[in-house]
Amino acid sequence: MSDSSSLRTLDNFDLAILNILQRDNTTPQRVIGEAVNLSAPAVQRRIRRMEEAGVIQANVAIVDPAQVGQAITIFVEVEVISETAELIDAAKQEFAAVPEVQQCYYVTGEADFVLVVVVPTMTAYEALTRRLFFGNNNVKRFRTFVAMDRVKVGLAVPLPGD
Amino acid sequence: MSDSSSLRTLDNFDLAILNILQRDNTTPQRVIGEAVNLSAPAVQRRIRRMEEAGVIQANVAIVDPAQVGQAITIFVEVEVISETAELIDAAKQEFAAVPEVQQCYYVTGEADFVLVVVVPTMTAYEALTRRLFFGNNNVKRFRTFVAMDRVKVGLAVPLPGD
DNA sequence: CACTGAATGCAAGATTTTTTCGTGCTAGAG
DNA sequence: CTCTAGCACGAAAAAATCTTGCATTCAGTG
Repeated sequence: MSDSSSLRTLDNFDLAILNILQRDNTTPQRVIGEAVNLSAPAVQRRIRRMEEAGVIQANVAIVDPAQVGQAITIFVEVEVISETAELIDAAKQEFAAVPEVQQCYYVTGEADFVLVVVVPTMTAYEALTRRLFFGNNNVKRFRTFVAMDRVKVGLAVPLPGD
Repeated sequence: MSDSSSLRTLDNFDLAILNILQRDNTTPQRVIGEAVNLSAPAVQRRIRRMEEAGVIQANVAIVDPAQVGQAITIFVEVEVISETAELIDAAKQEFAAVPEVQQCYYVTGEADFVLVVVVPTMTAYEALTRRLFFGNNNVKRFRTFVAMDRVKVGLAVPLPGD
């Protein structure tokens, strides 16, 4: 899947382009070119290369959950009982496969997983916990944090020049 | 900026379009049209309406942090001392303004804020904690979870039809 | 000093996005 | 019941963007 052939180091042009695209990827290449002092085709080629190299992982529209009836965002810290490689991998796959699980990280510290869950109602969340946590006998404990305000949401990576 | 005039309810066409766009917003309108049985201009108009209504909040490229030297993702639970409206708002603004803070949620439960932080090194994180937490005398306590694996990352909202 | 590989800009060609225009449907008024 | 206004649609044209081909430049190498 991930192509390692074109692993060239990113220069300042690439970083400047990324910085624009991770804020608005509908920006025309011509405009990007003017901003970074390159021609549109040069910008194009760099973008395509970064996509192939996996530097750009996806191009997506960000949807407001509240406006599509998925109003509740919840954080969950999950602690497992046994941390063997097999069980951890199984948990990863299980969590990742659930659409309501928007993000899933395997972490160190007082928990093993942190999940970001998006659901329409608390009832739906309760059902999800039954399925995902109570139904998994390797889950020792989980703690829930309900988001009252999505203060800042995004996946933008801090890049040199902020 | 945000126009509240066109707050029409989303129909199944809109949801289908969103479902495509939140996975790949480079999909041509013509292709989307074929998928949902609509002409390209009809798709176009619906997209624009949803952008104006804020249903589509942004169009962005997702960048792999590791490939731009920002290899470490960290979760932080922050607990504050005083929870007055003013202090909470101040904290929101402060956290949101920091580029390294990729996401920030104000939550209920055993913590008040949950942050997702992206930094190049643990040293940088340590410096950030000094500035953001130790330097803020309304912060009672914070707990750090370092991500070992970004199992699932995204902002896709579960929509009818998954 | 010549050669190779990589990246560039320009210009042409292909594709997509956007606008224009005419039609059909539906709801409300006369 | 008929008429009209409002809306969304599709088809086609127009505008803009993306993509490709090609010649040139530059750095590194034999």
